[in-house]
Amino acid sequence: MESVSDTHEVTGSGREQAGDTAGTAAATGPATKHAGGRRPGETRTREAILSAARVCFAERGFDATSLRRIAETAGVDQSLVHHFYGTKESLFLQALELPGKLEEALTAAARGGPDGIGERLVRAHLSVWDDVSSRPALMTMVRSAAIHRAAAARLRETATGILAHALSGAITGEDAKLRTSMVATQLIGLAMMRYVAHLEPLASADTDTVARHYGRALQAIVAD
Amino acid sequence: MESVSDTHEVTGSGREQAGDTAGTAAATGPATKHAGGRRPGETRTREAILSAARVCFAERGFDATSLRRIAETAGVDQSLVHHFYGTKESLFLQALELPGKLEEALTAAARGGPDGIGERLVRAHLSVWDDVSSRPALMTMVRSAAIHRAAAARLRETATGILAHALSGAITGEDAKLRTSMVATQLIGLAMMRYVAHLEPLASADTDTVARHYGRALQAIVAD
DNA sequence: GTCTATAAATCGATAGAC
DNA sequence: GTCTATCGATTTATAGAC
Repeated sequence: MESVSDTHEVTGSGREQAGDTAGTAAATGPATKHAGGRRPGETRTREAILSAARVCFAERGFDATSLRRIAETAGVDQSLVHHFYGTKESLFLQALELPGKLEEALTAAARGGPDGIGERLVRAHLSVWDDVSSRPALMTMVRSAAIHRAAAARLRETATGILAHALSGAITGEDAKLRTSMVATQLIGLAMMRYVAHLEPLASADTDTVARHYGRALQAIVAD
Repeated sequence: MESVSDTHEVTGSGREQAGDTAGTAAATGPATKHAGGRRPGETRTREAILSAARVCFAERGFDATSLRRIAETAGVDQSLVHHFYGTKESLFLQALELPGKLEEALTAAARGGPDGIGERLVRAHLSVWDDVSSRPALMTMVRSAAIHRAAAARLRETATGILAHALSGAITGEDAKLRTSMVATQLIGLAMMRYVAHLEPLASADTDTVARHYGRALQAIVAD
């Protein structure tokens, strides 16, 4: 209870991926004949649970999200959550898996020379966060990183891994690693305050304005 | 369970403030005579509980902290927590109360003209976080802000209130409020990654190095 | 003020029928 | 694969003795 629920911002993403399976528990009727290959129902239900888990964890964090709630969101029975994913911890770890979009976007933004790289990085980061298909996993990671060990570790890996790779050409020098971690700090801090804490007027400012101003801050560290 | 426990960083603060009361539940023996004024035991126990609550909430967040654990840390009975503070939520809200040091430090740092104000702000912020007497409340706020409504609201109030006041003279122009919220974002993001997520090498870098580099990023936004 | 005892609800996880 | 039923543990909160 008393969680930071953002009613509209993750709307649909889970249910949409779940498809029809979300509505009825038994989506696979006896009418479906099949000869070998994918067995009916299995994949849909499994994915529906994972999508629902991402949405629930993103909204309320690890502790406040019950498996019963995830099952209800997915439209399946609670025991199926255990059947497919074992423990709550195991399900959470899979819910933390990030779509590749973040790495793609940041790597692409890092190309193109040092001029304006700060603004490009901010713009790329915001575009991934504004994508409803990738937001739940990102939100889950950032929200839970403050409390949950595995989420914090995943956040560190993401920050150092993705950004170190993307900025390997742009940031050089003896303190390259330190400055890279500072760039990661700025991007994660931005997402935290804009999308999680909803700090105004930052949260409501349009993408261009944020990228222009905040990009100058990143630029100051990249081109030190 | 599975919380991000930082075994050494909040050590003592709670118990030290609790004093002798922490060791024995009944610190007030019948030996203490008194005529009017403060009744024995009451204040000590009350403060011991609040200090213990700050430490526990800072370590594990709201959900994962049980009232039993707080009582145990304070060395008192669990029912006393309810007796003094009512609900868990009420105790949490009081644990979120920040010491005035943050506002003092940031306001002082904002004085002295625009030159080097970014570095001074970072240095002031880090000095308050490195102070063991003020860290538990700050940690509680930042850690819980990701999940807990009231903590997020408190974080917003702190960010806009303290920084808007401190930077009222330094940041001018039409988008002053937006840039002020961006400075707040940078400082909170820095604390989050350095003290909560322990992102390396940022977490282990010495204060001067962080202030010098990261200060340039704040400077880019203050002096836009 | 302090303690014991317990109510009432919710949680993760399991067993077993179909 | 899916469901019902439930165990055992833990939680917040309260009631009442001293």
